[in-house]
Amino acid sequence: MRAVSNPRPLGFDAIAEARRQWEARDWGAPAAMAATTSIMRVHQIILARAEEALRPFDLTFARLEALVLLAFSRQGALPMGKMGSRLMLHPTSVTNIIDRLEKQGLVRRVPHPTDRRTTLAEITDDGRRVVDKATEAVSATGFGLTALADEHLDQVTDLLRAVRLDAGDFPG
Amino acid sequence: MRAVSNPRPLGFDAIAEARRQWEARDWGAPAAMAATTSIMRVHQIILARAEEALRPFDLTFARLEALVLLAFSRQGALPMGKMGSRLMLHPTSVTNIIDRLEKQGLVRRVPHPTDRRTTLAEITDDGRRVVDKATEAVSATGFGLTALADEHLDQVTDLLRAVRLDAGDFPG
DNA sequence: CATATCTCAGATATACTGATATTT
DNA sequence: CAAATATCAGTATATCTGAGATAT
Repeated sequence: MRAVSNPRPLGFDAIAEARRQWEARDWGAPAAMAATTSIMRVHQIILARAEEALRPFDLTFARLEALVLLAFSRQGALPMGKMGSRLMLHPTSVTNIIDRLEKQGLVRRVPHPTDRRTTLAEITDDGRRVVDKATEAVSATGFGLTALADEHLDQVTDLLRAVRLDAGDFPG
Repeated sequence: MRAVSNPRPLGFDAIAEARRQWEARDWGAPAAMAATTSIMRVHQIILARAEEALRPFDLTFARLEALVLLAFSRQGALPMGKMGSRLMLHPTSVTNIIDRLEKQGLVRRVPHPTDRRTTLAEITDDGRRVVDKATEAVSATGFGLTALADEHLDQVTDLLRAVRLDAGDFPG
């Protein structure tokens, strides 16, 4: 999914206004609704900034995430299924993303040494060069979050960790 | 599987781990990276929960948002362009969403009374019935955010308001 | 003529379902 | 045979670009 840019400010806080109407109709969970809408919108803002910074590299955010995961792995290679579970991607999406990265020469498919069902995706030297420059470009934008000091960014991360924990992302 | 020299806990906080590696590589803005990844993941969790609750209504979250916006409007109708700026949607996405809602009989297109360039999308009686039941169904899931008390949900909303403000969503 | 509003055609990105071949 | 892994075909949603028709 791509994000859209906002040509003009709205003139008021649409989320605060929606919350007022939501409460007036007694639709339930207004605080969760407001938080949800805020997360949706900030997600859109971050993606728009990041994808803009990534355009010169012909990378999407999803493909960069896959590349970063491989760069962080000990061997520079991971089973595609494992990439899917780490990145919360559907198996067919992993196939698709690796297809694309392989065509770009940033990744190559390698047979698993012992399990012949499994295919490893391995980052290439070119991939390592690109991931360095691309992450630098995205970091330079501050992920669209420069309005928040590190202390506040950490508060966001800490608060949302409880949601991820509850969803079963990892055992506490 | 090979014998592992560096056993990792089966489940661990992948975001905390990514942050450690990000810092080790000096890639910059680690707090923003961690917050970004957290927001991306929670966005995914919320969407999955909501769309599951909406499946019986044959609605996506995007279509429900459009329907809610119309239900909240004073006349039950809005120019499509205005819907796009409120919902941060591309004009062609608005066309697409209204097409679908119109086929479902939840919305109808009506000409603008004075500006003949403009088309209004108007919620139907059926649309009002559906939006009530669908929002109830989504509210009942707590938007996947039941791990957070209202106080913490409001903290998230407040923190993210600064990001939206900075992105020009509304004048402070 | 310049601008605004909506629509359409074509392309891309991602996800999902269901089916399949191979291997364990 | 049952389960796991990756892939493929087809479909759906949402986005973008670029173009065009109509109206202000």
